[in-house]
Amino acid sequence: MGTNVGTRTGKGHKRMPRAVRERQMLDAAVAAFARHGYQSASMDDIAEAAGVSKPLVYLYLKSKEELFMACVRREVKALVETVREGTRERDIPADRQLWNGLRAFFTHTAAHPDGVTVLHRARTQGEPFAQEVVAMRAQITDIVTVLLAQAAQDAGCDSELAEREVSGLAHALVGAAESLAEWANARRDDAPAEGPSAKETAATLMNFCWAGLENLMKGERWTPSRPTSPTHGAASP
Amino acid sequence: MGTNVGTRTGKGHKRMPRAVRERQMLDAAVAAFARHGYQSASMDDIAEAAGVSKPLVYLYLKSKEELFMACVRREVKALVETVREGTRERDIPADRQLWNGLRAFFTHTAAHPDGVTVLHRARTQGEPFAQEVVAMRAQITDIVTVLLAQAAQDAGCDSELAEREVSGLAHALVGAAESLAEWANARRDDAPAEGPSAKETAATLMNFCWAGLENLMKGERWTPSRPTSPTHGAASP
Amino acid sequence: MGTNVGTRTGKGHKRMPRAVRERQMLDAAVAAFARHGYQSASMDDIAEAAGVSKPLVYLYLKSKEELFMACVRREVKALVETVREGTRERDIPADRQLWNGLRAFFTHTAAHPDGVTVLHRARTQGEPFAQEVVAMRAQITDIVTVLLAQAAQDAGCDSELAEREVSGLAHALVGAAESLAEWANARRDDAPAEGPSAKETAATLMNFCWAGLENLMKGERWTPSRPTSPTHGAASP
Amino acid sequence: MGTNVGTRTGKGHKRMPRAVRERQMLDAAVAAFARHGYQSASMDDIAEAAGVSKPLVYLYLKSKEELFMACVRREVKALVETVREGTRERDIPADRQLWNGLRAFFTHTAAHPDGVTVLHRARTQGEPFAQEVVAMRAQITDIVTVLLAQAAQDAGCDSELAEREVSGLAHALVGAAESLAEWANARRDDAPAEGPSAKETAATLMNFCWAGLENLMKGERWTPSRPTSPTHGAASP
DNA sequence: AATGAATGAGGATTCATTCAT
DNA sequence: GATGAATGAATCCTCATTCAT
Repeated sequence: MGTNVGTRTGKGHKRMPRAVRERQMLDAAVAAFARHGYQSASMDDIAEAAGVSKPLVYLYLKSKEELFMACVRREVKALVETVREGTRERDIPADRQLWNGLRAFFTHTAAHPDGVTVLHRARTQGEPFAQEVVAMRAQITDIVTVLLAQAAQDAGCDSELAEREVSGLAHALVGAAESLAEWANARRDDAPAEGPSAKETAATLMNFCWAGLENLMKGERWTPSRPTSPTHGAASP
Repeated sequence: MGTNVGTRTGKGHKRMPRAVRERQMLDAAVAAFARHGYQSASMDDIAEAAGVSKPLVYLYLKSKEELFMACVRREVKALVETVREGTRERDIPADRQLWNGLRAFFTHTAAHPDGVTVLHRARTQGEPFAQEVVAMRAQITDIVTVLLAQAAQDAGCDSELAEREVSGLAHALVGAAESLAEWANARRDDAPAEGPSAKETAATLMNFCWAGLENLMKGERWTPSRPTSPTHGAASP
Repeated sequence: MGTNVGTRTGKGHKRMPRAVRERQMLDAAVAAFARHGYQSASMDDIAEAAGVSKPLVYLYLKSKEELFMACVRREVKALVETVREGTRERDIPADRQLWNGLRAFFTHTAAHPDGVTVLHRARTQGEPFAQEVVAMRAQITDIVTVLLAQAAQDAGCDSELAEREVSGLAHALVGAAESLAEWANARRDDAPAEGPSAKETAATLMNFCWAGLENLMKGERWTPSRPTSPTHGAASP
Repeated sequence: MGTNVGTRTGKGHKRMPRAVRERQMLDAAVAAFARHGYQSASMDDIAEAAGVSKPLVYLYLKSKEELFMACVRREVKALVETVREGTRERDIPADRQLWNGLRAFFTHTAAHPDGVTVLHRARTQGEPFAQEVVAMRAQITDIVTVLLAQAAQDAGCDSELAEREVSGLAHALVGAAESLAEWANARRDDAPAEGPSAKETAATLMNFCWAGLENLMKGERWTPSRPTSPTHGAASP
C-alpha cells in the first residue's frame, strides 16, 4: 500500500501520439475505478497502471473528476451503441427484437465487466455522473418503449396501455437486465467456467418477463383480489 | 431529507447507557454512509452528527471498517426480518404470499431509504461487506425459492423445474425488486408527493413477473425459435 | 530543501492549551512569510518551525490563506495600537505629537521586523490581504491627518488648506515612513550594530518633512516657476 | 490592464531573429511577473503569452530565475537611464534639476507600471534580485546626493553637512518617490481618468521635501527640544 | 464514561524542466 | 529554429487513528 516505485513495467517515456496515450489512460482508469471505486482509486495508481507519470494524466485529462467523467461517457456510448446495433432490424416481431437487444446487451456486459461496473458506480457518485447514467438509461428505455409499443400494436390490442405504464415497465425491464448482468458477471468471477453465457442470461430474462408483458398488453393484470392464481391463464374464455 | 439523528440529548458529558450511545452512532453513521459513501463519509462528521467525540466512536466501534460493518449488519437484519415477517402466513396461495412479501419489502425500503442505500453501497465496497449483502440476498432468495416451489406444487405441474432454474428466477426477481425499490425511492426524492406507494410498486412487479413465472411453472418457455409471439399463450388450445 | 524529518527540536506531542499553540503557529508563520513570501513559505516548514505537525496547523487555522490573513490581522492590530498609543497625548504641540507617533512607529517596526515585512508582502498578495493593509493605512493616515489639521490651526493660518491636500500629504508621510522603516531594518540586517535607532530614524523623517509641511500650512508652495531656490524663505517679506 | 503583449505575429513556426523573440519573451514575462509575482507566474503562461513554446523560452533564457533576472536588469537599466537623462542639464539651480529628475522618474513609472512592479517585487525575492534593486537605488541615490551637495554649495553654507547625512536624506527622498509612484499608479488603476499626472506627483514631492531640505542645508534642524514649533522658521531672527 | 490535543500517511494537483523529433 | 511529449519533486490539504487527562 505504501511505495509505488519499483514496479515499472517498461515505462521510461516512450513517445506516443496523444490519442493512443489517452486511450491507455482511460483503459487504466476504467479498470481502477471499477475495482476500487471513484474515491479510492488513486491517480497515482491509475497513472502507473497506464504506464505514464501522473502529470501526463493531468495534462491530458485535467482532473480526477474529468477523468472519471470521460470514462463514464466512453462506456455509456459503447453500451448504447451496442444495444442500438442489436435492435437495428425493424421488421421482425417485437419479441425477437427485444431478444436481439438483450443478447447484444448481455454480450457487451460480459465482454466489458469493468465498464459496466463503472457505470454502476457512477450512479452513486453525485449529480454530474449520475446524470450521465440517467441519460443513458433514458436512451435505452426509449428503445425498449418503442419495442413494447410495437408489440402492443402487433397484438392488436393497443387499447388502454397508458404511455406512463409502458415507461414504467421499460424501467423495470432495464433494471432487471442490469441486475442480471451484474449477477452473471459475479458468477463468472467466482467460477469462470461455469458462468452463464449471454444467450442463457438473455433467455432467463425473456422467460421471466415476456409472458407478463404480453398479458399486460392484453389488458390482463395481476391483482391481489383475484381468487386463486395458477389457473387464470386458462380460466378466461 | 429523512434525518434520523435528532436524538441529541444535549451533548456534553451526558452519561448514557452504552446501548443508546451505540444506536445514536449507528444512526448517524448510516445516514452519513448513505449520503456520502463509505470513503467520503468522515469519522469527524459521523461523531459530530452522533453528538459524541471521536474517541468514543473508536472506543465503541473499533474502526471505520467495523463501524460500516455494524451498519450493514443492522440493516441486513432489519430488512430480512421484515420480509420474513411479511411471508409468515403459509396457508394461502403462493402468489398472495409473494404479494405480501413484496409489500413488506417495498414498505421497508420506502421507510428506510438510508439503510437501503447503505446496503447498496456495501455491494461495491470490497469482500467483507459485499459478502454480507450476498448472504442477505441468499436468505431472501431462499424465501422466494420456497414460494416458487410451493407455487409449482399448487399448479400441480412440478414436472421438470430444475432447482437451479428456480434459483435463477428467484435471483432475477430479487434483483428486479431491488432495482424497483431504488427507482421508487429516487422518484420520491425528486417529487415527494408523487412517488409510487409501496403497494403500487409491489403491484408493478407482480404484473411484470407473475404471468411469466406461471408459464414457467407449467413448463411453457419463451424460445427464440417460436414462429410469432403475441398469441402463443391463448392460441395453442 | 527536500526531507523534513530529522530536525525535531523537542516535539513529540507535548500537550498545550490551544491558545498557546495558536500563538506559536502565528509566530512561526509570520517569520516564514516574512522570510520567503506567501507563495514560497510552505506549510510544512511553518508547522515544523512551530514545533507541531501539519494537521494541527490546519485544524486550528483552516488553510494557508486564513493563516496568512490571521498573521496580517495580528500585525496590523499591533502596529495600529502602537501608533495610537504613541499619539495619545493630545494637548502638546502637533509636531511633538507627530514626533511621538513616529518614534512609536519606528520603535515597533524595529522590534518586529518580520511583522512589518509581512504587512509589506500582504500588499501585493491580492484583494483580501491588500485590502487589510489599505484599511490599516487609512487608520494611520487618519491619525496623521488630524495632527496636520491641528498644526494648521496652531499656526493660525488654516486658510486654504483643502482637506484633500492634507490627506495627500498624510499619505506621502506615511509612505515615506514605511519606506524609511524598511530601509532602517535592512541596514540593521546588514550591520546589526550600526543600524540607526528608532529615534534617529524618526528625527531624519521629521527633518525631512516638517519644514515643508510648515510652509504648506502657511500657503507657501514650491513651484517650478520661481526664479531661484535657496533664498525664498527669507526673500519674501 | 495595460497589456504590452500584442506583438504576436501569428505564432506557428514563424522564424524570427533571436533578439526580437527575446524581447517578446521579456515583455510577456514582465507582464506576468508584475501581475502574479515571481512564484505564481508560471512558465507555461509566460511562454503562451509570448507566443512561443516553453522549450524555446528555456533555450533563450535558461531558467525561471535567469528570466526574472533579465527582466529586472532590463527595467533597472531603463529607469536609471531615464533619470540620468532627466538630470543631464547641469548648469541650472539644483532644485530645478531635482524637479526635472523627478518628472522624468514619475513619467517613466507612469508609462511602465509593470516594470515598476517587477522592480518592487524583486526587492522581496531573495538575495540575487534584491541586490540588483539595491544597486539601482544606489545609482539613483548617487545622482540625488550630487544634487543635494550642489544645492548646499549654491546656498553657500556647505558648513557641517556630513556626507553620511546627505546620503540618508537622499535615501529618504528616493524611498518617498518610490512610495508615491506606487500610490499614483494604484490611483490610476482604480480611476484611470482621475489619477495624478507625473507633473502633479513630482510637485507633491517637491512641496513635501524641498523646504525641509533647504533648512537642513542651512544647518537648521528640527529637534524635539525646541520650545514650540509652528513659528520657529521665521520667528528666530 | 468521555474528550481535547496531536499525528503519520497518503491523495490531488501544479510546476519547472528536459528529451526526441 | 522550434516543439509535442513527458516527468521528478513539491505543495496544499484531509483523514483515520491514538494518547493523556
